[in-house]
Amino acid sequence: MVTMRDVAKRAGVSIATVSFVLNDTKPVTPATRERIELAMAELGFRRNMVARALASRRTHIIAMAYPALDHRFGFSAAEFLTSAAEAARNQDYHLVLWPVGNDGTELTELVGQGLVDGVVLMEVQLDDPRVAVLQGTGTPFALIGRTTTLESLAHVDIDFETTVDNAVGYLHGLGHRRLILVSGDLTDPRFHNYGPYVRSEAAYRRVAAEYGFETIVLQCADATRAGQDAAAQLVRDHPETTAVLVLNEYSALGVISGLNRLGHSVPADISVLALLMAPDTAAMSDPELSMMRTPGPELGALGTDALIRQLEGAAPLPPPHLIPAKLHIGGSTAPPPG
Amino acid sequence: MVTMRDVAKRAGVSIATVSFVLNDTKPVTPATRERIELAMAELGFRRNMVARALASRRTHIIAMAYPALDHRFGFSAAEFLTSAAEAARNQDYHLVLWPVGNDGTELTELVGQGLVDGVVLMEVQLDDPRVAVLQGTGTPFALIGRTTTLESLAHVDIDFETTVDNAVGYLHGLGHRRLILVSGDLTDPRFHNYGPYVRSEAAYRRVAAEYGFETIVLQCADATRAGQDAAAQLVRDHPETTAVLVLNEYSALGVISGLNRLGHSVPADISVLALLMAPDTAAMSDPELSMMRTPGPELGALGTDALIRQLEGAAPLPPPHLIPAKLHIGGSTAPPPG
DNA sequence: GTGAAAGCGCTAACAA
DNA sequence: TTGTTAGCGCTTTCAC
Repeated sequence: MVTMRDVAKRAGVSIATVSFVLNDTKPVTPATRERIELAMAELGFRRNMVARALASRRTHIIAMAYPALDHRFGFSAAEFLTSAAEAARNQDYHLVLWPVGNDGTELTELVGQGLVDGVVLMEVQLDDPRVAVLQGTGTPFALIGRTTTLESLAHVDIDFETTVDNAVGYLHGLGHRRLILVSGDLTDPRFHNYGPYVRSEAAYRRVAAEYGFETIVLQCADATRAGQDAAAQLVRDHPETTAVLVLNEYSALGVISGLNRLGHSVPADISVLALLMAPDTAAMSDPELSMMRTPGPELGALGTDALIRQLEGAAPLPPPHLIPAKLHIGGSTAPPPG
Repeated sequence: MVTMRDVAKRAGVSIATVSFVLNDTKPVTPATRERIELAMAELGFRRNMVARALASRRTHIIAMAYPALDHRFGFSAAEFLTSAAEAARNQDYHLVLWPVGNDGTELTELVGQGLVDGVVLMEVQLDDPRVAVLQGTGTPFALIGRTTTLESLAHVDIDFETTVDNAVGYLHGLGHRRLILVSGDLTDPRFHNYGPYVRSEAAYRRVAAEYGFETIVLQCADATRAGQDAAAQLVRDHPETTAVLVLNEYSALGVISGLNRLGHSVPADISVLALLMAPDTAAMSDPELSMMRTPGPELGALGTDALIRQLEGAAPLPPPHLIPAKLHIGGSTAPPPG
């Protein structure tokens, strides 16, 4: 293994000077800098991150803690991860997906071991216990999502208000007046107080009231089968509906196939609009779903930036911290029949 | 921060003794061990993994290097990851998903920094450049998948021969005689020499010949849209087909919806069997797909074990290293019409 | 069975 | 601008 000592010797300088050019922490004459860089290149030097971490007390590793047991890691999550990793890499950090349980104990363990400088938390619940864990241990973290009391917590999230506004506005513009929201299942303990469910449902109730629509909300687990059941219920109990907003990705697939199966043609008879969805998921349905596209790439990058700013003692991330999902018109929406 | 020194002082022993009980590397009197453990508990000691890594030259971190740019990280990959992480945790290792490009340069960087003890490689190509990188740097690694020359490389993989055997056998048992394989798209440079495509297609040709079936193979990208196109082509060019085997997960969804759209009822008119699939994906189609279930959980755990055995200098993983996908009968297969 | 002490490779005062 | 040096918290010989 080539160490800084080897580089220093070859360049005829002290090990400290090598450290200075490596970290750019002190001014160094262009000439010596060049000699050092040459020596590093010739020797194929790669700085040992473990030693650096021990000495500087910064590992430059960020963990994206994903509650893999309770939340399925699908395409949306993959988008968050990829963009977050890229944002981290651009700032000399490693971002890794660290599979942890949701109970917070594994998280405690992880941060206690000093392996990570900070944590990006996904799938946050309004009263998420993991937040308390991280605060308790003094670990820097950023949220993708929000707790109820978000004062002073670094966070980014979807702008549910604007998203729902635009979604309903779009359907209204097409001529729809009888809508229904297929929301998430808040009775499921894993999603108890899950932010996106609570916030988008609240937003929908507000917006529907503003438009003077009757407010109908079904709860539905995030599964294709559950979506099919919701479709059946919808057809049975609310046959006058002309457009459906679906919150969960996989429910949305089920709503489409459920409607198809019941002989309701989408979008001719009824429109379906996904409220939060990744393009890969939308492409799986037939017809391809119209969607409010989850701003995963933006949020992953912003969340990471917010955390790194903390780590570096920089100014907090400037607004906006809330990013709306943008409308992508697919094949599942059209004007109402008649 | 509570260090071993603190624990040692409180227990009235030397720091070395603390290390011995922590790592179980030397015999220690039950009495002193107990004193030490008590002290650790009282102080809330957590050993600093970074210091341990520097001193022992082992980070106890395993990277699952996933080529996120070229291969989409879907439900199957998530299964591998989750089971691998669990297997690692059971043996005092951390397994993390480390997003890297596929060109091998990022991988070189990663292992050069000494942050990981070893690498689990997924989505291996028959002539994968990353293998050379890891061999060049002397990094221990295990493959989930196989290169062409797998001598001496630690690996686990799907048993494509058995999988295809059983898949075709099942369809044959239902009475099907006119099959078609919708394979992957080997002309796509990202999947050039991608093991699963090559091996399952070869297996299929062998098995079809054994049954005396005409061998028809379509190539199809791993996307729902492409699967729909394949369905159209199939209906047009091979209308006598009564059963379709589909290799790619997302193609399979498209084949189903494509057939539905063309007025061919699945499974009444034609059966569809997914050759490699995760349950979550199968549940997304209507009808729910019959599948050969990818042994993701088994392979993730086995691959991790194989690597850890190397790291610990233990005996290599005993066979079997090839695990077949198991048949799960869903709603997309039935006897042929007539 | 336990302790003393020399590192692991690097960072960051402090000196020069 | 550059060098000296004391750690970072732990592992691991080598004595006792």
